[in-house]
This record gives sequence, structure tokens and C-alpha cells, in this order.
Amino acid sequence: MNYTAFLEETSICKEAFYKHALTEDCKTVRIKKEKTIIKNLEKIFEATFRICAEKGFQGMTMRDLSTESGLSMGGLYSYFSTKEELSITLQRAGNTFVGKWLEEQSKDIEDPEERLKKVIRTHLYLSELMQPWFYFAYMEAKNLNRKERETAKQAELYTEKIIFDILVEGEKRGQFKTRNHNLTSAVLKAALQDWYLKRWKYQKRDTSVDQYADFVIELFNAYYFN
Amino acid sequence: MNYTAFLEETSICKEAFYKHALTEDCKTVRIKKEKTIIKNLEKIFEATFRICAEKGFQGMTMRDLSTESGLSMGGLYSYFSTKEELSITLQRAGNTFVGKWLEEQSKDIEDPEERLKKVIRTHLYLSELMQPWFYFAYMEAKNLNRKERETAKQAELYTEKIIFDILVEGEKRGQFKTRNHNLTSAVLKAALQDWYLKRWKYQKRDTSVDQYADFVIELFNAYYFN
DNA sequence: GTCTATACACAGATAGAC
DNA sequence: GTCTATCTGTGTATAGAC
Repeated sequence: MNYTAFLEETSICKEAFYKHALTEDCKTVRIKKEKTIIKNLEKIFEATFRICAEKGFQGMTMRDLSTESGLSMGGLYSYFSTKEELSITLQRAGNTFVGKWLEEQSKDIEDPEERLKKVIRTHLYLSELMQPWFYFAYMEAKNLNRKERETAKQAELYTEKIIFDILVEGEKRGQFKTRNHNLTSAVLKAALQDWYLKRWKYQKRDTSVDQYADFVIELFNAYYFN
Repeated sequence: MNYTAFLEETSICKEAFYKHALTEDCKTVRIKKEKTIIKNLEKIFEATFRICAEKGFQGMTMRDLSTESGLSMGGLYSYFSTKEELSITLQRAGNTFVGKWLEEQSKDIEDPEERLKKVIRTHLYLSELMQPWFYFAYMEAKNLNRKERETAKQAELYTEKIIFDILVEGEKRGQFKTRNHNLTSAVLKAALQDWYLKRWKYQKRDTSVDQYADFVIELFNAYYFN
């Protein structure tokens, strides 16, 4: 599998994400027609990502968002009752969406080695496709209220747990070496995150997501085999 | 070397950092007596780190900072002429301080393998000692203006370059395998950063900085030797 | 050198026209 | 369903007393 294949084989598209966001998390929308909502949610989300990448969520004003999204101030507030709610919705929608996908993609692969590869690739490809959201979620998580921050941490641990379980299973079967699986999954996760956090760096060096995936797999293989 | 040994052997202490900040970067302080400045800079910096860890720099108000630092609003503004300047000073002071230290600690080690170990340990120990600053610098860099953001990126690349050069030298001497040194130094850097970015996770698992350092060294050794 | 009190701009949020 | 106009609280920054 490579990134191009991933794009073709998966039905993930932006619309699915907004639909998901709507049904799972946007309970307070005051608009009736679904088509209208999806269209405007897309405008709002994309604008938020663009602005926040530049000056952060706290630094973004509702006027900024109004200008960038093309909706009026009043219009914005028919989709969210407060600015904070917008942030929470974005976090939740992405977390549940990504979690669901990672699980679905890897659940039917039995062999730990193959499964680990699949998870690494899927995570990287997903973050490539939805980079603005991944970046936003990572950077703005600490500014949430206590409860939502806790949820975000759980989402972080959830991905790590998927990797951890594969390593444990691989060791049990005698395929992987005995290592500190806790630390390995933590550092592997960090490597996966670096891909969407330092995009400027990898772009400047013309590193493709497939090159990066191959490298990460090779690095951890060297540690877990031979 | 371990963390305890590092603490004893280095003369790094908080006062040195504030002195450094003052002489290198705080050009606009309106106060005369150095002793007073150091004392108050410490209060201001520490308070900033505490508040920003909770709600980010943009989310911190000058009233928050006044309360937390114990200085009055007017008092604060005799150390910085704007809020933005406080952020810039913090970024710069740390970046130059850390860069200077990393270089000084590793420059007299000839052997690439030993040198790499030294750099890994020094970076981790330094980030352990000054975690609040490292966290702040990473998280708030994107909210700087264009020029300062560029400087911050250069600081990130600088550390990576130190690692990169060691890998290249090691390969040249036939001690290390031929690998993609660019990607390796990038991922190694990401592993070093994870230590101060996810402190909550490692603390919960009772992972010590020495354990983490040993692990990182082992992981990359497995890739570069055998 | 540090404080209190205050200016004044701008933020988030809403009411009500269309 | 979306807009414009506006309210009100809070933010940064400063002037001037001590």
C-alpha cells in the first residue's frame, strides 16, 4: 500500500468528516437543512484551521473567522453558541473520526508485523489527508477546559494503546524481541506526530509521506527484529 | 553520566538563565539595579510558564500575569513595553541559552558514537531541568510574528544539524551504517522533544529521564549498528 | 521602582430587520 | 437562514501618585 492507493481505496472524503461532525457532535446547530449545514460547517472549519495555524485559537477573533469563512457574525452563531464550543466540536469530531478509522483499517489483519505496518501507514496517510485538523487538535488541546482536555489525552493514549497491543502480541508469538513496549509505542507515536507537526520541514526537503512511512517502519524493524 | 551527575557537574542554574536573558535579550528594561531585575524577571517568567501551560500565551491576560507574578500592572510594563515583547524575549533567551550549552558540552568529544550519546543525554537533561521553558517555546512559536517565527525554526534546525553532522561523520569513519541521516536526525529530534511535550504521560508511568535516555540511545543504536 | 486608577480599543455575543 | 447594528465586558497599556 502507498498513499495513492490509500486515497483510492478509502472512501474518506471531507464531506464524510463534516457529516460525522454534525451527527456526532454538533448538537446545537440552529439550522434545519442538512445540505446547508454541511456546506457552512466546511467553510467554518477550514477557515478556523487556516487562521489558527497562523495565530492560534485564542488569537483568532470571531471577526477574523467571519471574514475568512465568508459568513457574518450572526451567521456563525447559528452554528455554535460560543467560541469555545467551536473548539470542542472540532476536537471531538476529529478524535472519534480518526479512532474509528484506525481500528477499522487494522482489525482484520492477524499477523502482528503486518498489522503494525498497516497502523503506521494508515496513521501517516490519514494525517497527511487531514493535516490541518491533526495540527489544530494537537496544538489547541491544552487550551480546552479540564474535562475536554482529559478526553483529548485519552484519544492520544488510545492510538498508543493500539500500537502497544500489537507489540505485546508480537512478542508473545515470538516474532518480536522482548523490549520496553511502553516506551517504544510512545516514541513511535511521537514519530507519527512529527509528520504533521513539522510539515514545513518535510515539505522543504521534498520528503513524501511514503518515504517517511518506509523510514519509520525500517527504524522500528531494526529494533524489534534480527 | 546520569541526570544526578549532570546536575552536579553543570553550573547551570536558574539565575544564570535570567542573567543571560537580561544581557542578551532584554534591552528595554527601564529598571537600573540588576539584582532587582533578576528577581522580578524570575517572578514574571515563572508565572508566565505556569499560566501559559494552562491556557496559552494568547489566553493569558496581563491581569492574570500581574496576579500570578505578584507585580502590579504598571510594574510589569517597566520590564516589557508590550505583551508580545515578553513572548519574544522568552523565546530568544531560551534558544540562545540552550544552543550555547549543547555545543559547549559536546564539542570536545571526538568519537561520533560517544558524541551522539552525549548530545542525546544533554538535550534530555536540559529539557528536564528547564521543562516549562521548552514546552512554552515549542507551543507558542507559531503565534510569533513572521520574523521571530523564522528565528525559532532556525533554532529547531540547529539542534537537528548537530545530530545530522555526527551521523555523517560516523558514517564517514565507517562506524555507522549508511542510512538516511536527514530522516534519522529528524525523528531522533522528535523523540527528544516528546520528553518535554508529554511530561504528564511519562510522569504517570514513573519513567525517569535516565530510563528514557537509555531507551532512545538503544533504539537508534539498533538502527545504526549491529 | 512600584503602585492604583483609568483610558480606550476591541473582544464575544445578541436582537431584530430582511 | 443570514445579515447589520449594537451592547457590554474585558483586554492592553499608560499617567501620575507615592
